[in-house]
Amino acid sequence: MQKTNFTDFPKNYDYKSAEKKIAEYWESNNIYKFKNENKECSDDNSSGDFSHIFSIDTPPPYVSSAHLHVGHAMSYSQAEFIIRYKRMKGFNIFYPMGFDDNGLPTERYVEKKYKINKSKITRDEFIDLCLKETKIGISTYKELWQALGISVDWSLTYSTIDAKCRKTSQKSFIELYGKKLVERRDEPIIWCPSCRTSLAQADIAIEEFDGILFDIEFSSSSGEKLIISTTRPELLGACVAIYANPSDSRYSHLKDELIRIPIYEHTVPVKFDESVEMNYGTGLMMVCTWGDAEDVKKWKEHKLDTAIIIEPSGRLNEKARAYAGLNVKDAKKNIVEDLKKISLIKNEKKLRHNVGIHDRCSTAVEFVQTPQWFITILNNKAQFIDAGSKINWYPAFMKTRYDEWVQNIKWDWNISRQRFYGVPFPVWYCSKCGEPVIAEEDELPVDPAASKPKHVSICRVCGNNEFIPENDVMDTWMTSSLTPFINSNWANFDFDSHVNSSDNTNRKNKEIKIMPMTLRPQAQEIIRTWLFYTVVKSIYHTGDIPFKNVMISGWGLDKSGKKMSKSLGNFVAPEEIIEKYSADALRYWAAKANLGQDLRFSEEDVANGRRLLIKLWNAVRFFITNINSIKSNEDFKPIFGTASLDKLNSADLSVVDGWLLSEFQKTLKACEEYFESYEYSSALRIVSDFFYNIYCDNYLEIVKNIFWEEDASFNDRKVQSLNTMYYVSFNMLKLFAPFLPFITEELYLSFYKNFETEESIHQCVWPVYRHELINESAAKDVAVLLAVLDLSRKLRTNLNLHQNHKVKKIYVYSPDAQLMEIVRNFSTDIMSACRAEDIIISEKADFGAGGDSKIYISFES
RNA sequence: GGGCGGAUAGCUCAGCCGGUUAGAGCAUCGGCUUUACAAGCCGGGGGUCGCAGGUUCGAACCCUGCUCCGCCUACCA
Repeated sequence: MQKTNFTDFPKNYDYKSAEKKIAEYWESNNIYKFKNENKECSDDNSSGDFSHIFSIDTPPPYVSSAHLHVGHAMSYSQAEFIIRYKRMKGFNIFYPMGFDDNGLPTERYVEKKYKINKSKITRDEFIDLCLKETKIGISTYKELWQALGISVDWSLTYSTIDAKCRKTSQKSFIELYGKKLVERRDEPIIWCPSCRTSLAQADIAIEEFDGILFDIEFSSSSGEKLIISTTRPELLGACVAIYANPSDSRYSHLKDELIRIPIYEHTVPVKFDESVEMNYGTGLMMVCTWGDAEDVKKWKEHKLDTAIIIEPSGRLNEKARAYAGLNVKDAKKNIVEDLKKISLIKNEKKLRHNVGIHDRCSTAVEFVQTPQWFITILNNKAQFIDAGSKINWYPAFMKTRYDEWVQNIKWDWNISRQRFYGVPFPVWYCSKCGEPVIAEEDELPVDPAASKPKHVSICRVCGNNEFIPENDVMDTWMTSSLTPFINSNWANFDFDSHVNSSDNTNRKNKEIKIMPMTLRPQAQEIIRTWLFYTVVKSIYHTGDIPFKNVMISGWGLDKSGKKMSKSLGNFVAPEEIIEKYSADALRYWAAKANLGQDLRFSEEDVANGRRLLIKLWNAVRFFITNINSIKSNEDFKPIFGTASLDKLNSADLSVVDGWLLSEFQKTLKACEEYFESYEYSSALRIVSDFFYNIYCDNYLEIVKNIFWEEDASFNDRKVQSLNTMYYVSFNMLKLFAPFLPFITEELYLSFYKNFETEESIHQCVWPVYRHELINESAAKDVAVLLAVLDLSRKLRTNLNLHQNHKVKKIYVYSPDAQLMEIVRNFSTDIMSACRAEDIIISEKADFGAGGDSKIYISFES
């Protein structure tokens, strides 16, 4: 089906209709489908190739798409550049999209959107709203990613609330319980008074606040006045000890004394600990039930009394007496006033101090004590650090963040959340003695609130036959930390009994052998959560790392350099940019920053992307429409198609063609090296430079006038050039394809596919570097031609001649005989490039680049 | 407090395992429209490479210290 009449090739690239059409083409032709070994091969000729799998542990974004902006488009595009490259390198790509919809982010989003909170609505109603928003979110995401050209296999989609994920998550819990890596403990935990749930350390951000350090007068049992500094006078009622440094001679005599607490009048012991800074305040420190992590630490180490004064609601309880019922802030205000009345506040000092806040709602967290499930972390830090160093980090410096985080963790991972929308614990408790009953794998996924234990009918401890469900849900990271397990169907989820998707072609009940996965792309702010927790799970379940490579993207910034965020309002909507400039142009912008670097949004850069598209279109159109410039010569047949062009040899071509092939090889090699090291930005730059400077500005300029020549004697030269252009333009489009998937596909489908076999340029094989095409002598010679061309352009500017004005004669001269020889050999090219009807070697040429010019030209018009 | 990243033309950035007059795009100025592209082409101007030292024949690049910006991390109550 070799078709050669391309004169009607469209003059303009209509990206709006083309991108839509192509996205549909990809979808309906399964271009990005993972070739699963279990799949019947009837729908295409692909068989499963498990030796070359490149699997991606895609970040499951939380599903409320209301926060999406071009920064997200940026980071997903950046990962996708690498993925498209790997696909063309021949890898069988496993690229799923997941949605992390269970958990607090979605709950908070629903609370805000419907102006409700979890105490004003039933659990079921709440979950229904969350599921509804989840559904909307997924479809919005999908629409945007498809418009952006993100090449995921949508049949691999999962949602962290679906049955498969619930089963995976619960199986993980059960297995860790069996390995004694998860246990229930009743101890102080970090608590968000606003979300009314316990949290893990990773959910806490530390923020600087302006506070006041109060110097409060206490008295010892022997009547001595003692000044103690604290930022939290509202916790006086919860004070359980006073601490001093053991080597602080000022206080050693207090060893056996009791200290009387102002207002509350109870007494507490004096304790000594190295950690107390003698120079801070008066060197005395008040320890309460639990004002901060330090209090918890001392409480644990020194087995202090417990005097809980803050309730989960964030209000003080009856222990606070006059301040009962007040929230922390009001209680502080009132107690300070009261202390002032009795003159016990001796000094106030403004203080910048760090307070832990819940990173989902910015509320200052407190400590409360209730039973929670914990995954052991602290005992195995060394293993996690070790795992981190077995992963390849791109960029490498991001690993520091992981190491520092792991080293600094202070708490085991609390996975209990007193919320509604999440994966339930597969756990019941004996209604009499509280002994937990853990579900078994064959009853998963299970909702303990809706069913009874399958394998246990009487409590093994007390013989009771009644069980109550665990009402907490698991931390959302408990599930998202399992993405490699979800992707590989580690839980052997049976899709046949849970049909919840119209497309199950890739969903087999068997486990897929893709662990450790090849690549984890993600954002830097979730190193301590998603990345760390995934490592934890993988080490615990498999003893191995969860993925071999991780790439960490930077942030999308607004024009002024601030991190873009929907809630701050400084965002740009990707849909609008795509509409205005095309998805390829947006992706072009996303490729401007190398991995890990922040990138400012710049509409100008997106516009530059669109310029590149237009120029690409026209450059290729020039080639295509000139195929017909070859006149009726019967024996002439241009050779097209990768198979035949691989034999292309510079010996059969003009020097200029040979030079172009040579330059392309260099570009290809560099481009490939950049891709291999995840430096996609440099990869795009080098291809663009080649396209603009070498292909358009020089090669096409030299060659284009040859195509106006009607004389049949130019046929050979035209054929050489056409073949060269086929090879170079097609392969160049392949290098552009990871960045600009739409226009490269459109050009492929409308032209190259006539001579090629693949359904899509994205399935075409990446160009193979051919060292034998490197031609340094052509490069040296063409440099002379380019010098003449450069002079011609400058001279035209000097003479106010337009670049296409045809001159009668061009005179060229050089005192260097070798140069003149090269000039003679290039006379056709010089005439073409310089728009001259004739070329004369003559000393009449007097225009040089100045200084030590070796070559001169002049015109005669 | 500790650490990481960045500071190069008006703007956004490349160059940084030392080596001829430091590059690109945008912006700016001048010129150019019949024959791929005016969402274009050609040409020009514009930088003592954050500051201060040091190593070297030679530093944007290596070393030391400092300043500013961003981020991560941290128990000074």
